[in-house]
Amino acid sequence: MDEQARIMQALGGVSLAGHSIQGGMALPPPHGHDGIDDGRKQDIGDILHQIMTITDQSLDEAQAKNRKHGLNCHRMKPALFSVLCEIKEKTGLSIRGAQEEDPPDPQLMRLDNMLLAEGVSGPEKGGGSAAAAAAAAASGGASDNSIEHSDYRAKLTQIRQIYHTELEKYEQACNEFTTHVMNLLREQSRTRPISPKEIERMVGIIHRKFSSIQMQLKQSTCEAVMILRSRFLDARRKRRNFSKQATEILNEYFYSHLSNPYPSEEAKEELAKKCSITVSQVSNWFGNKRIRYKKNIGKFQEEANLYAAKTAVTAAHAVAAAVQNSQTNSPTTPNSGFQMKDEEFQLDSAESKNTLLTNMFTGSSGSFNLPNSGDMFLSMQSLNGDSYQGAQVGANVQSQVDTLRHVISQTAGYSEALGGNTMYSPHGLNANGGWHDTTTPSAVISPTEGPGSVHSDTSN
DNA sequence: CAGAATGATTGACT
DNA sequence: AGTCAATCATTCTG
Repeated sequence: MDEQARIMQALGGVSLAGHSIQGGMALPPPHGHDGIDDGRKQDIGDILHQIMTITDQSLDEAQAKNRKHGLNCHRMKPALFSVLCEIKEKTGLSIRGAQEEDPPDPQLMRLDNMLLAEGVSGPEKGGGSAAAAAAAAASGGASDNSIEHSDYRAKLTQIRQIYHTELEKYEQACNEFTTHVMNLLREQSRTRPISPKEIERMVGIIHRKFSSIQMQLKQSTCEAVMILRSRFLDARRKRRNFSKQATEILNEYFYSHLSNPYPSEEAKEELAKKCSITVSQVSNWFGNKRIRYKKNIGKFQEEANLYAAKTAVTAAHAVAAAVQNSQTNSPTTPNSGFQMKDEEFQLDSAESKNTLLTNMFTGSSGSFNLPNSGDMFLSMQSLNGDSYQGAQVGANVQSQVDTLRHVISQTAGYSEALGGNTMYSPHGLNANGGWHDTTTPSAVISPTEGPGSVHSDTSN
């Protein structure tokens, strides 16, 4: 069956204002009255044939206009037009009204949000996206990862450009196609009934189709960004050792707070700032350091000595300076206070400080004997709690005292005995190897240290 | 290039 | 939430 016949059959059986077009041309008429009907059928057959072939011809034939005009002026055209109107009314239109615009696709919204968050869509951010900032934070070094940072930004910009170019292309293609279809439909509306609503609907279909293509673009862009991110932000993959300076600062803190190497949040922040790394990197470093130190104290002994000696020198200077300061300044100056909460343990005067220092170095104090040099320190800590007043000097002295204590123990008896049997044992470390557990006091724990007197360097 | 060192991650624990 | 311990992955070093 040819195309035209099929159309005719499709039209078959539809009543038309009392007429009945049945069976099309290929089918014999149901009733015998051929005479007049034959002429009409021939006409309809002609016009349908022309309609069916007009699209093929119109593209390459010069006289297309004439033919179209001829078609439009065909004497049977109004009849056919009304038939089509009736058919439409009875079939398609009722269905079409049902479907309205669908709600926004959550998947699309997700993609849009993500692209916006990554800085791919939306306004261009001057200093790079939030992701880039996160990259900087994650990989720590402010200076040493700037290359990767810019590399990341460059790649992201590249993705962004590709995305926008493609998106523009899609939009352009969509618009062109929509215009084309609309023109086509408008033209066709002269031969068949096409309501504006239908055109609108068709446009909607086209837009949906294109937006699904857009979604694919968005999806692949998201994937590209994710891959880029994972490649650049996976700190493990892009691990960089901290700068020597940073390691030095961290080690200095660690060994000068060996009794309680748990920096407070503020201390961590300060260390992070000093080392140009993040707070979490500081935490990581201390976590690793504590574990590794504890696991193999012997191995770290040399390092500990080095830093202790180093800090001791600065400590001595600092304390001397503080002493000088307290002598020249009014005793009521807040910074000069080295006050313990415990009334009986006030070391507010320069004399006290000097005595303390002297005692520490000579080990001549009654309660401060060298082999147990940790005792006094721990006692001080337990008494002092976190009640230092005049944070600056107090904090300095606190850590310096810690270091000094180390040096004292070194000079007093530290030999080549590495491997856990050293004179200088990490006073904070208990029998279990923990810094925190005070329930099983080791030999260095002073009898004066009360229960629950957890060392609190965190007051720094 | 192997092994050590080191920064980060993960899961369990408190 | 902070820590420990084990582990991974990368970088450094001899």
